[in-house]
Amino acid sequence: MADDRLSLVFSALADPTRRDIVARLAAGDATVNELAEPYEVTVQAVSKHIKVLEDAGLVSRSRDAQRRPCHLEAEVFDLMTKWIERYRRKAEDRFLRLDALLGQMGEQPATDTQGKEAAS
Amino acid sequence: MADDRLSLVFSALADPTRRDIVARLAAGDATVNELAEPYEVTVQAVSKHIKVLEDAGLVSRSRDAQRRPCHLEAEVFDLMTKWIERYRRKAEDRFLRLDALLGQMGEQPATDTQGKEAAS
DNA sequence: AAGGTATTTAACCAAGTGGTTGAATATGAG
DNA sequence: CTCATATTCAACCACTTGGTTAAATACCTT
Repeated sequence: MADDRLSLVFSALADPTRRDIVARLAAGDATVNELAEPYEVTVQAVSKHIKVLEDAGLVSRSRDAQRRPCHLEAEVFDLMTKWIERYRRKAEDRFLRLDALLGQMGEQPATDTQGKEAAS
Repeated sequence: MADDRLSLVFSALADPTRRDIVARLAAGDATVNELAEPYEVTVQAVSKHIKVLEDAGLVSRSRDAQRRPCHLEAEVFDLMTKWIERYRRKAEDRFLRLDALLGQMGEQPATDTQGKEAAS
């Protein structure tokens, strides 16, 4: 239902096992078997996890004999960071403007404009 | 299955409708009905989406008569950014070291070390 | 008290997910 | 060719998810 890139990336990272795999790949490339070793689940399950990461563009793979080494694609992180920063900045700007507004109002009567800003 | 905070946050943002809601809340607080208006789904469905965002700590709510205004909690973004930056930095450092290594090797015979760096 | 608006809860359904086991494929080693 | 290793595919299962409709709750207005 959500097959756009950002959805795939967030969805992929919503699973702690997959985040752990990403964390380990950040330290260096690894094969499916190597990645599967620390977990109690079957290697097939880990293979599926890797496929999810691959579909999201977080991981790429090469061929080394029977092995399929996994490599972390760092650029995809930029996609997330960009999205996150965009709205965080908006929210913070709004917060700062509100803050300034409250500062202004401190020097005035301040009547019916309460209740909404009290939340922050 | 994944009830830690980061999983909840990533999972919440994996849905495009919920990301859209976050985007709109970044511009200002809004009620459930206001948020539901642009979509074709029922207001109950949107109410569920908001609950997911709330459980993830991305949204907080207050009370205004019958209304329950939603407010974007920007701090949670830091949690994500921290996680992302941590592993992106690791991956980039590793990439830079590889780059330096390849630079060194450029002054030497350079035999079987090709094919891996071509991807970047 | 009665009615209207805003929101949530409950029960249900189709589709998706993470796991399993068992069989298939791909490649290197004898 | 045969065997072992590495990985994937297929079928299945329990559970979750995003949606629905119908009913309940919360609060204001008259």
